[in-house]
Amino acid sequence: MKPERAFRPNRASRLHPTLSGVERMAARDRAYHDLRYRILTGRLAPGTTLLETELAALLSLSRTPVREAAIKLAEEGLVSIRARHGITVRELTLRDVAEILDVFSALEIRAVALVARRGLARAEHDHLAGLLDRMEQSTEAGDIARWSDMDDDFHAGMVSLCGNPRLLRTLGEYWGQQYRARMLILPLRPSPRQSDIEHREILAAVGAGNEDAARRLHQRHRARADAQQLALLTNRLPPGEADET
Amino acid sequence: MKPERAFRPNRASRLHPTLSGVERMAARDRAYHDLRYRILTGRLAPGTTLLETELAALLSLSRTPVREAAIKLAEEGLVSIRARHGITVRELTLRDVAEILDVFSALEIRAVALVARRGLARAEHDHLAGLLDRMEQSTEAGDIARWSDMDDDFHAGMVSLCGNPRLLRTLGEYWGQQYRARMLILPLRPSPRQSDIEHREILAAVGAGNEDAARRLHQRHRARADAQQLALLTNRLPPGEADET
DNA sequence: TTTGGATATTATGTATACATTACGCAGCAA
DNA sequence: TTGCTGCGTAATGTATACATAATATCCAAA
Repeated sequence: MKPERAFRPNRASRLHPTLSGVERMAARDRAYHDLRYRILTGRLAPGTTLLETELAALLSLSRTPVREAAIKLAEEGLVSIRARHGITVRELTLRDVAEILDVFSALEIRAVALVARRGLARAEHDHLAGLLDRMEQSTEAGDIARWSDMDDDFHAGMVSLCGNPRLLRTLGEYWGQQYRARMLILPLRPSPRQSDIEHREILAAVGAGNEDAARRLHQRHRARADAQQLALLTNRLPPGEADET
Repeated sequence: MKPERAFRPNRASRLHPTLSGVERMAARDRAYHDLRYRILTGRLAPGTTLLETELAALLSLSRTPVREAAIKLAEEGLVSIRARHGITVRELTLRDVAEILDVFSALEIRAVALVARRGLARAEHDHLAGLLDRMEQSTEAGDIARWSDMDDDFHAGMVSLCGNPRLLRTLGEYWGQQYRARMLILPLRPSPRQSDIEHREILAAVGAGNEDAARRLHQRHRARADAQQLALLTNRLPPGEADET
């Protein structure tokens, strides 16, 4: 696939790169981003099953690029390919979300620690601090949707400074996997005052170059936020079976 | 690709699944495992560039499955695909290894913490303890190659119990990426007494179900071992340029 | 001799053709 | 009615054909 930037600057382009720039794109990439976008936004509902041929017709392409896109989506866990049964949009189970958050948080904590080690430039710090200002305003105003968007930008903006492209790439993959769950609980979320406080603490530790504090604070933040998210999802998602290892 | 097990029980099958069982495999998977094996073991040297057509001829397949395999290898970072210039086996730079180890260790630490939370069955504990016994014997005997193999088995065996298939999958990907560097320093390694000690401590903490201790101990272990590995690789690998973010 | 431009070559990206194989259904028997 | 066997169908996996686009070379001119 194209050597695309791992974690793009704003949420819209993380969701669908083509929506920002109207550059010419290879068919395979178009297929990939198109399908991913439709899945993440629910335009292709979980459980939907399509054959390669049907997908190709849907996107006005031949099977080859569609197939390659489907393989990539399957590797990312967004669809499952069952030979001769078509390509099915995966439904997230509670267990899936727990698994995803486990990986995602481990990576994000490491990324934040790296940023702390590396240190923040003035402009970087100001940008992040500005986001926090606006998030606190949104909290006051009770605008949870706006807050959530900026929360996403804050996390993405922070980790994007870690200087490890591979880490960013993998993080981006898991971001896609948890996106639908995140959207699902958006209207259910209580006031994010506690998150606002923790974000300030994290930014302070990172800004001070205190790697160990940043790691501990972010770990606490994620543990709390992830537990809350899972709690909100309980009984709103199928549980998912335990696997036998 | 096939729904293969993320982190296989022994090193040989992690390196090349087909070497163990002689099951019939799809052409795409054959191509993938074949190429990956050749790259990891150096049979395809870094810098080697081949065209899709040449790879297809090499493996007696058509371009389609070879191409899909190459795309997957590129996503894993083992090769780079430059349009019209062929598929090049990537050379690891010091920077690459540092990036890889950063991600790998973050994931492994999380996995070990999960195992501690979950607890060890008697048989699992005994298996891992048995490995440590034999590793210590190898240390005494100065058989570093044998020690290294079992070290790998110990780490893989430990994380395979974490109960998170996604984590294992991603871990396996990064394992492949760092494999060549690991082999490179094998003959240079000093006596791994310190690792032996730390392994015992980690296993004890995990066995006791002490998640926090396990996390801390494993973090310390990886930090030390990774730093040592990087030190041994300095001046033996090209540095790699800093990226501008 | 060097530079610029045009053309030819060729590798990839995409489309399509073909072969294989697994699944479901029908029909028969218990 | 239920279960088993065999065959037909159709979706995938693989091969190949074709179009596109980029590079390199060659020739000419300065």
